[in-house]
Amino acid sequence: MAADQAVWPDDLFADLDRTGPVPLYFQVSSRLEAAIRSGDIPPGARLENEIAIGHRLGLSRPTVRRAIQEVVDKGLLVRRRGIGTQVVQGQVTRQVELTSLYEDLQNAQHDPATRVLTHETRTVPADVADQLGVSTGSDVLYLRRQRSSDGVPVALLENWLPADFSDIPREQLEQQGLYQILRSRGVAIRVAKQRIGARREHGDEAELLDIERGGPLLTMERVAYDASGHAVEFGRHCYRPDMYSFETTLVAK
Amino acid sequence: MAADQAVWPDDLFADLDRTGPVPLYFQVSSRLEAAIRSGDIPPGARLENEIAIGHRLGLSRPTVRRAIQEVVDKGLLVRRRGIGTQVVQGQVTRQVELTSLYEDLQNAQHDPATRVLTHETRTVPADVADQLGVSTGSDVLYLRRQRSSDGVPVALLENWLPADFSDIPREQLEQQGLYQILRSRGVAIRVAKQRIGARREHGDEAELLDIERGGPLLTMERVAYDASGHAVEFGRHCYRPDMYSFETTLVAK
DNA sequence: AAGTGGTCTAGACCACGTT
DNA sequence: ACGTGGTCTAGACCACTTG
Repeated sequence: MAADQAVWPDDLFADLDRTGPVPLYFQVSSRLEAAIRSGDIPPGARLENEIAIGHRLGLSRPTVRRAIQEVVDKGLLVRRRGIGTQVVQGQVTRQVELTSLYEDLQNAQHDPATRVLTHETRTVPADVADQLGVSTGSDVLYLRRQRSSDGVPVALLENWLPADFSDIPREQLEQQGLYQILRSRGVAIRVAKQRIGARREHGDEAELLDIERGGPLLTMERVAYDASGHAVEFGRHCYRPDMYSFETTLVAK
Repeated sequence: MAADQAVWPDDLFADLDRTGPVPLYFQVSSRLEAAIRSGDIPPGARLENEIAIGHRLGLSRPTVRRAIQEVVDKGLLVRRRGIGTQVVQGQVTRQVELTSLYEDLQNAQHDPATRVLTHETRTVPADVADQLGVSTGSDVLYLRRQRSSDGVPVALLENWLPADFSDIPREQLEQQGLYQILRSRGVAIRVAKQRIGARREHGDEAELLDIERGGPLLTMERVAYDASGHAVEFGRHCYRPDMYSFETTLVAK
């Protein structure tokens, strides 16, 4: 039974910072995740039981449980009652997260660039007013941007924001992702609802994305909400399907 | 301050079943979710604080927290330290869940139908062997199905499964979703990794989906894992983009 | 029978945002 | 100063799986 024995690289989990602001469960879960992604804890390996781990780390069982649960929710671990906790088989991939495309590309170590095609205040279209929860006929900021990665156009981004954001300068939009800009203004996105689909290219999209006329596009519509639950942004994006796709890990509750 | 006063329709949360197998946190969270989706607790409404709710329901604070957290994770509630818990603004939509398309369509109260185009044992293709984690050259069950909703073709589904499942009868595949069949055989899908993209139609897809030749398709590739972390199924699906799209709610952690 | 995760309790202290 | 959620503890009992 040595092969599937419980595994726990203990030097990795020796020094917990009890004074700093980082929660203990988070310290444990992030190191655990790193150990799995790096292969230090291999696919199929069994973890020790929760109480033993807690004893080893000097933590209570609820804290250990929470740390493990975080990693389970990312799809890297599987729990079974009466059995134990195991690393999933198969290569690990990254989670779809609540970030903008710009940050996605940055994280993937590409060189993102943005060209602002349109930046103006407009009367809100009826369908957008509905999504944003603003009254019909009010003014909103309309953006249309072309996003490239390593010099290749990847996406066309249309966004509508409440008029409070009309002072976002065009130059900043060329340098940063929209969500980065919003965060720097103290607006944190907490919830977003998005719909992913496909359609045929039309208008000037083929030219701007450097694809064949009438070719397929991957599309995404998104409404983003801040911490108070108010809609902050509505976006209607389209992506070159040979350059971008959406990855998700789903976990049964 | 009467307008945004804390709200809690107390008759909805009076009778908790402490004897049955349904966890208390789940009883509370599911009623809470229903109350929000139905509008009984309106958008923007503030909940009582956790201790008060616990006292009202005769529950400890961790149990109440867990119930609320479930609803937060679905994107229906937003928590702010020092402030409280509020219902998000904006209309609520359903979550992308770990179900098959067949069940999605059933839930949406359509009439799904399946035509099995291919049902045979094949040598596994190299790329699929990689995804499924089976050795190259081994046999797998290959399925190709056409899925319709209310008589209109919606999707073409290609699936590869380990040879243990070769005895799944063709007739059952016409009547049930694949995940339903797997569940009835004691295989529960716990984790799935999927990639959503788009491409141009090719081959016989235009005919089978009743779309224009060369038109756009929404695509999804998925590897599904069971409770022990082993890959159970690899799927490569394509959807008529005018009939299907993927909705997701993202919540910042 | 033994071991595992799943649930639940009744407290505690802290960080944060408002008043 | 006060009230909120965020974290953490140290137990308890139960359900499920395996030997």
